[in-house]
Amino acid sequence: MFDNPYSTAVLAWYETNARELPWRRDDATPWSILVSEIMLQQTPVVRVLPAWEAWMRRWPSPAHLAEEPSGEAVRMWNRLGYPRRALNLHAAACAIVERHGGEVPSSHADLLALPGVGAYTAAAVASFAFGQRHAVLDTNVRRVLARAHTGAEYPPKTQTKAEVALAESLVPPDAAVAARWAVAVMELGALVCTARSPACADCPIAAQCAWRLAGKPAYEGPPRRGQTYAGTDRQVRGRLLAVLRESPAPVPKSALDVVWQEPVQRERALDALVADGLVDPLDDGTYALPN
DNA sequence: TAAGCGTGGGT
DNA sequence: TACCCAAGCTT
Repeated sequence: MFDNPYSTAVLAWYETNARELPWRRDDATPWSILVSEIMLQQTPVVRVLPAWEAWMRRWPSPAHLAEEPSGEAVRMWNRLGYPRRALNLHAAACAIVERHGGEVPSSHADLLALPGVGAYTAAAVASFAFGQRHAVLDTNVRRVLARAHTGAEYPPKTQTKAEVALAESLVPPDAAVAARWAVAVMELGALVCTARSPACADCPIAAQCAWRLAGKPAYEGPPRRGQTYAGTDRQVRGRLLAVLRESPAPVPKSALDVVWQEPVQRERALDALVADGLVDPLDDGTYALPN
């Protein structure tokens, strides 16, 4: 039987506290919402906002993007990070044109089949763009449910079946309400139930929060992260791709060699970029963004 | 399943 | 200063 002890309070809170984001406006299209979701994967809202505006101005529909070289998407991506997302978005646009007549599909299964669209993004687009009933489980929701329902400060490192089952059990029966719940609980996690210093005083469900009621016990478990960036292949890849983004024409190898001293790591990073389709090695020995 | 994949701002 | 974290996906 459906029982969500938080939904009424969270929905009411959202009514007066939701941010006005452009992809939430009434004139947002499924395409503009899909673009926002891809951009927001591991990237903060404040950095996505200007990139999304520029992207939507240039490519207001999948067909507009699909007729351009994929390298233009990578260039336009600029410094948002994880540039394979730009490649995925271009490939998704092509697939939407070829398989769906240029219209972003509405079914979860069709969305999931698009490049760069996983379980979260498919559910988010189906919910936000098409008003469907899905469990939308992102990092914000996982944290809210861990605290409010499970009593832990942080969710497990990797998503568990128990989390999915819990999230599904909380989805309101009515589709329109479910879609509202999805965006509302995400927003609560983004604005109030934050990772670092949650604003429990402003939380509409503080009275029912298992973690707070337990006295906010500290997180117990393995170290949550540790990924350093300096000196990694990721940093080298970033520098190599930055050279290509900023050059309107193909560049000689020498222009890439200057970004990293150590040749073994540099070549490994470049080879990986080529393998990923982010860099195109031309016949004359120069390098460019892909076509 | 866990590791790899960018970048920049906050603490 | 060094982390930590941000609407994940892929292999």
